[in-house]
Formats: sequence, C-alpha cells, structure tokens
Amino acid sequence: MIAIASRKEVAELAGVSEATVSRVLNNVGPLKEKTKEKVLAAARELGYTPSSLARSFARRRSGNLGVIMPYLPKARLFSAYYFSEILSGIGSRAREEGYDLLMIFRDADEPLDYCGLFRMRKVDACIVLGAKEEAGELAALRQLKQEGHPYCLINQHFAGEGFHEVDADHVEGCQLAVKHLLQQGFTRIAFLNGPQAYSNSRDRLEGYMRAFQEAGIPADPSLLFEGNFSRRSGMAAAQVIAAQLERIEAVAAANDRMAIGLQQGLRELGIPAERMPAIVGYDDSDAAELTTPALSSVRVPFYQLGEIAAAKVLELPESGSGDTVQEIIQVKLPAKLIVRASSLRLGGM
Amino acid sequence: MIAIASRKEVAELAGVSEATVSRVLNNVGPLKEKTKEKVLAAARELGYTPSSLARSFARRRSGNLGVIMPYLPKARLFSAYYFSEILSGIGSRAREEGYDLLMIFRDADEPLDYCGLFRMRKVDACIVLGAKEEAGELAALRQLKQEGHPYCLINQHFAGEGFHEVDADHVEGCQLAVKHLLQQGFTRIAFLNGPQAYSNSRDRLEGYMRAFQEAGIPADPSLLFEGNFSRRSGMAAAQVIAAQLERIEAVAAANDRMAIGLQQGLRELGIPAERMPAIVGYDDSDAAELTTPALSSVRVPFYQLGEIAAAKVLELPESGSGDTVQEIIQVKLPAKLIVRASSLRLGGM
DNA sequence: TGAGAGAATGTACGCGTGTACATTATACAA
DNA sequence: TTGTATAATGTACACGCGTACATTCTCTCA
Repeated sequence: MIAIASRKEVAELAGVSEATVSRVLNNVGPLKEKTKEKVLAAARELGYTPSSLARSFARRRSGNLGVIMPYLPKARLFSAYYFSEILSGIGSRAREEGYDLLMIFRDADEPLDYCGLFRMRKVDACIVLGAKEEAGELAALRQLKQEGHPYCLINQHFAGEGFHEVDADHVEGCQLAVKHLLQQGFTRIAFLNGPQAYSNSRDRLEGYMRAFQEAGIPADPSLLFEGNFSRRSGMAAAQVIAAQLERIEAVAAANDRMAIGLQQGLRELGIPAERMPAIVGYDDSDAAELTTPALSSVRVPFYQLGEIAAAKVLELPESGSGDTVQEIIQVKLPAKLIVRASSLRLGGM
Repeated sequence: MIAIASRKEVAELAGVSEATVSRVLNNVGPLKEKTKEKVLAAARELGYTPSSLARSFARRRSGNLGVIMPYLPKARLFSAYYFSEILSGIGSRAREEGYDLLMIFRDADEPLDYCGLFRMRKVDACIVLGAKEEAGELAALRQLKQEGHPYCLINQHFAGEGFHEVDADHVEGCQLAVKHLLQQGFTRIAFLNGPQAYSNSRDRLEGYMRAFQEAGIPADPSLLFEGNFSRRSGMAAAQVIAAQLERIEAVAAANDRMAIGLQQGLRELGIPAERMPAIVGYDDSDAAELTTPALSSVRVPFYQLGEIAAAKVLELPESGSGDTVQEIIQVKLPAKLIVRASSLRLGGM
C-alpha cells in the first residue's frame, strides 16, 4: 500500500505549518481564503485523511455511542424486530450527530462493568437495551449513574433509582388491549405475561388490572400465566389454556411471539376456529399481520424510542459525580392498539 | 468525577517504571512474579484501566471490525431476521477475537468510500452486507481490493472481480426448492425472483433453470416474475398470478417475505385453499412457520455466514497493494430445503 | 571470587492530532 | 509615517500508550 499521507506532508506541499493544516481541516480560527484552498488542494492531491484514531486520542473522546445488547444466544428471546427497530432509530440519530455506533454484547457470566467502557474511553455515551432487574445489572447501572456518565436505558424501568430511561407506556398499552377485549364483550380474559424481572412485564400487569378495575370487574388471579417472551413458551401456555377454554374467552399476551405461539399451539391441539379465544399480542411486530387470523397487537414506537434515547444521551454532559444537579431523562411514549381479526368476536359486530 | 487514574500514578504507587506497568498489563517480556503482583495491586487500588483510545493510537490499530449495512430506511426491504442472524454470527466471532463491532450505515446519496474507513483508521477490517451490483459500490469495492484492505462481502457475488466473498449456494438452494416442487408433481412452476442487481437473485434464477433442465422439462420464461423482496411486492405479484392460476400450479419465491405476501395476497383475492398454488419461500426466516399453511423454505445458514466471514476477514493481513499474492476468500455454504405444508400437494401423499 | 549471560527493569521516544501561546502580517486611524 | 488592534500563521507541547534500547540485577560456572 502506498504509505499513508501525513499531515506533515500536506503542510509541506501547501507551504504552511501543520497547525494551519489542522485549522483548515477543522475550520477553526480566522483563515485566509487563499490558504484554505492551498491546503485543501494539497490534501486532495495526497489523498490525506486525518486519522480518527489520533483525533480521538487528542480530543480524548472516542466519537462512539455504545449500544449494549443482551448476550447473543439470549437475544433470540427478544424478537429481531424489536432490536432492529430500536437500532435503526439509534443509528439514524447517531449518524446525524456524527457518532459511530459501537455494538457491545453483554457477557453471559462475566460481571458487567459498563463504567469500564467509559474508563477505557471506548464510548462517549451508551444506551442499554434489554436490561432486567438483577443484582449485577443494577450495581453496574448505579455506578454508571454515580460516576455521572451519559447513559440511557430503553424499555426498562428501575423503580426508585432515578435512572435515565426512555420507555413506552406499557401500563396504558396493556390497558388498551384489555379494554378492547372487554369492549368486545369478553370478561374472562387471561393474561400471558413475560418474566417479572422486566419492568415492562410488571407494567403490563398493572395495565391489565387497571382495565378490569375501570370496568368494575374483579380480576381473576388464576387467569395469570407467565412465559419468557419466546414463541415456544406461548405454545407451552397453549397446553394449559386449552384445558380451560370453558372459562377463558380471550387472552392478552405480553408480546407477539408468545401470542403467535399460543395461536399455533391451540391450533395444533385441534381447537377449532369457533372455539379459539380472542387474542391480542404486543409489539405489533411485522409477524402480527402474517398470522391467521391476523393478530391484534399493541404498537410500540420502537424506532422513536431509539431516536429519542440517542438524542437525549448525546446531549447529556459527562458530568462529575453529582457535582452538578443533572436532570433525569424520563421519557414515556404512548403505545397504540392495532385491531385485527384475532381479537374480534366471531360472527359478532 | 474522581480524576481518572493514570499509568504514571500506578507506576509510582507500585514503585516501578511506567514501562513495567505496561509490561505487566500486556503480559509481555520476562517479569518477576512479585512485580506483577505489586503492579496489579496498585492498578486495582487506583481503579486503573488503560485507555483503549491511547492504546489503539499507539498500536495504530482501532480494534474495530466494521460492519457496513444498507441505508436504514432501505433496510426494511431486507428482513430484520436476515441481518440479526448475520450480525449475531459476526459479533460472536469478533468478540472471541477481541474486536469490537462498529456499525456503519451506507449513505443514501453520498458516494461511498470504504477505503476512507481504513485511512481514518476507524476499522481494521470490514464486512459488507447487502451490497448490490451498482457502479459506485463496485468502484468502492475495487479500491478496497486494490489497496489490500481486509474486507469481505456476505451474500453478494461480483462475477470476475475476485472479491473476498462468503455466500450461501443459492443456485443449489433454489434448485432444491424447484426440484422439490417438481417431485410433488408440479410442472408449471412460476418463479418470483428479487431484483437482478443482487447476485443471489441471478443465482436463484440459475438454480430454477437447472432444476427444469435436469428434469428434462423446458422452462417457461413467461412464468418469471420479479419483486423487490418486500412483502408488498409479493402481494402485488398475487394480483398477476391470481389471474393465471389455471396455468400456474406452484410458485418458488426468492425470499419468505415475498412468499408470505403472495400467500396473503392470493387469500385476500378470495382464492380458496384448494386452488392455492404450492409455494416455497427462501431464507427460512422465523416467519415461515407462522403462516398458514406453514411455509416451506430454503434455509440459509446466516449465522454461520457471519461467523465465517468474521473469522476469515480477521486473519487477513493488511497487505500492501498486490505486493503479496493474497489468497481470495471464496466460501460457499450449502443451503437446505425445509418442507412444510405450503408446498405439499393437497390431499396427496 | 569474578566474569559472563540472561533476566528484570528503566529511559526515552514516537504515534498524529488539537491547541495554547508566541510571533508576524495587515489594516486602519492618528 | 507610525502606532495599534486584529487577523493570520508558526512553534511547541500534551495526550497515554507501546516498545527499542540501555542499564542494572541475579545467578551460574569456572
């Protein structure tokens, strides 16, 4: 490879000092128009591109926005849709701000140390996806907060911690879903939730409860089921639910994958269409309109969650630990119910 | 924030020189056990973590593996599944090798300059996803090759260019699909392909042709249709195909999304189950088993494609332009047909 | 005991920027 | 013309690490 051109060579060719080259390239300070041109011409001629490595080093800023993802194998519990939407949002915003995206996969066993990322200067800010209520995670996040690094959680709330969080309103989202089922005339509505370690599971449960409360109907705790967000767990739930179809008219699921698994499981168990419970999913993933019947679902603005989190976290200062009172990011976007065939009363309406 | 500990402080606390600290941390050269302990203890006490920024700078290597993705809005033409699988494979391998993943989104309009990434030292190697036959793209890739940077394409072949490529065998994959349909007794098999700008579309077409050739049946060019890989385009194709159902017994689609769009489109047009053509998709995305009937599909080992590409590209030397004769990466993994209900002869078997 | 070899450590510097400060050119008013 | 303010540029160095080379320590064997 032709030796990479250096700033020094550019300076010589343009007949100026290195500092001037730097100034031209960063457009800083007063500069004679003529000089600018000379330098740019020389740079072009030599094919000079400043090294981001050296640049980052000198500026002591990596220019990277870290995105922390769940451990890979586990990522399959979440839908690809979920991440790709959020990532797109983050990426689109990051690029506008001139940041690169550094993907970091949480390790399975190793204790996670988000602060290390900052100490190592790998990232200037980071966004945490798929976090859950767990000791190590909590400790790592607390330290992040305590040391005053710019970070933000998406879709996970830690009560009483005051973390920076961008989330959708899952209480309202689930409430919408259940309310819709109630309005369809169903009252015996089961709830297939996700693990309680995720705040949004707990939020959804609250939404479920509120919908019943609002309707003045007592909720039946024996209608609460738990899966792990996977389609497989939805199919497993089908076994249980199929046996109780005389007392279950409808099911609200905490995500589409479980809802779809449930649909399929029930069908495989030979439940005919007319005995199928009404089903509402959650996330409104692209799979929702692929099923038969098409799945009603709660649409979550994942893309926007990513965009907003990126925007917010990038304007957060790298403050010292608690020296300035920092405003806490607390964004909650509304979710929206998308009604399709799966939740409509058969032959009704 | 407490001022970040420096190597100097560690050296002082441990009573050694900075060089020794560096040696201990990188485990290089002969070291007295005692010294190691002293240094490590001091580092731990001060909470010292070497700056990757400075480290990268000194080593002149970023430690990043770049992953180039299509422009975001366009990414929706591809399935989230496709990327998330490949990314997982790449990420898993990169982490094993101690590399970080830097996501780079191709710009819509700006002429792309992959070499710039290397000149700027943002990445030590890069993997290109979703490339297609197009002037700017080709030029950028040629330069990459000419300058001898470690790069690799996934799932796109440029004939006669000798680029580093890791791909699945789409000729064979599509041949398997069509052969299966032929074996089911169908002979009037339509082909819903993707844009010809993608080599894998052309490969699939070849596979389609070969299957017919092998069976000794002339292929009918009027049965070739083209979509753009989106579900929407599959639904559009349904319009056309529905009108010709007396001469079309089966359809092979170039990806699942189009196949699913086709299924749905036909159903919406009121085609009853017994008149539905047999359908085979491609990719075996997770959506394939969500549809009714479940979609037969060609499974592509996306995860492995990512893993292998990462492994290969990371062991590629940053060679000068053509000074050493470099071996060209040319990996082709087999695809595999997964048969489900959508392609089985009704009432048959 | 001394010399020599290798182990262990220290010294010094380069990596390619950004930028504070010093210096020189320019314009304008007196 | 001369002085002065400001524009324009140059000089010098820090950033935090890796590492070549120089130096000192330690051990063995004669």
